[in-house]
Amino acid sequence: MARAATTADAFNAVAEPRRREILDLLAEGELPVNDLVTQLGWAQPQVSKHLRVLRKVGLVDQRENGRQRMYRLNGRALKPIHDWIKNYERTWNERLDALDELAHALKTEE
Amino acid sequence: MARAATTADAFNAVAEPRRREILDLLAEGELPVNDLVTQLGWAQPQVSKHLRVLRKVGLVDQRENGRQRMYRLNGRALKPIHDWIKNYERTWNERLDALDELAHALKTEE
DNA sequence: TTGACATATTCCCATATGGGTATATGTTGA
DNA sequence: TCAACATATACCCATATGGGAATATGTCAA
Repeated sequence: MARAATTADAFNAVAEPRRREILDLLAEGELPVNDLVTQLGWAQPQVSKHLRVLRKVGLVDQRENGRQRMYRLNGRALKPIHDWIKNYERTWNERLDALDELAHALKTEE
Repeated sequence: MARAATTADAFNAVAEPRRREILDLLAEGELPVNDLVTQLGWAQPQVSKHLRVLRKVGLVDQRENGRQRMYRLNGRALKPIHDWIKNYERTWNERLDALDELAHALKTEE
């Protein structure tokens, strides 16, 4: 087996920095592909391809508007990532780190 | 160019579900490789290889203990992910969603 | 010193990636 | 109907993946 598909889930889709850039732009509002192309300064096919991945994992929604395709962020698809990482928040909180270490010390003492 | 290396950053390292499993186990405390192998039920080389990736992006720290290598979580390396995703929290918060839509409606009205 | 133990590394392979470039599809206005 | 426009898809390629299996490296205990 090879690496999981980028379209496997939000985790994989978002691992690509360029796709995060797209999401960051869309976070400010709906945009047609061409605006993304302009603002990002990439080749149009690249943008379309990344959008396709984002679409497949439900991170963006598409709406037709004449010859334009309007893309909109669907941040809800990011929730699984947030939910997972939330449990680690305390890890980089120095105060709680100290507590953890104390707990660890007490635990290994027995 | 191909896909970014899994060792490129925490985003890529954590995109692999199995590596998240490892981190979840280590979140409860330091463990030697063999305990991970047992608890996960995978082949030992696979565990070692995933640990190597996690080490390279700084998600785990290693300590030698006789013939054992003790692995410990370094959650701080997850902070960049948390920081990025935090800005999207409001997206799945229904109440704020409504506010966003209102703002959007007002904006497009002009 | 030797053998068992703990872990890491190497090799092989099928697979999908993301960029580049060219082209297809679909839409609009004249 | 046709040309310009907006977007998507197809093709080619170098690359690294993750699993499986075999093996190397390092450490301890007798």
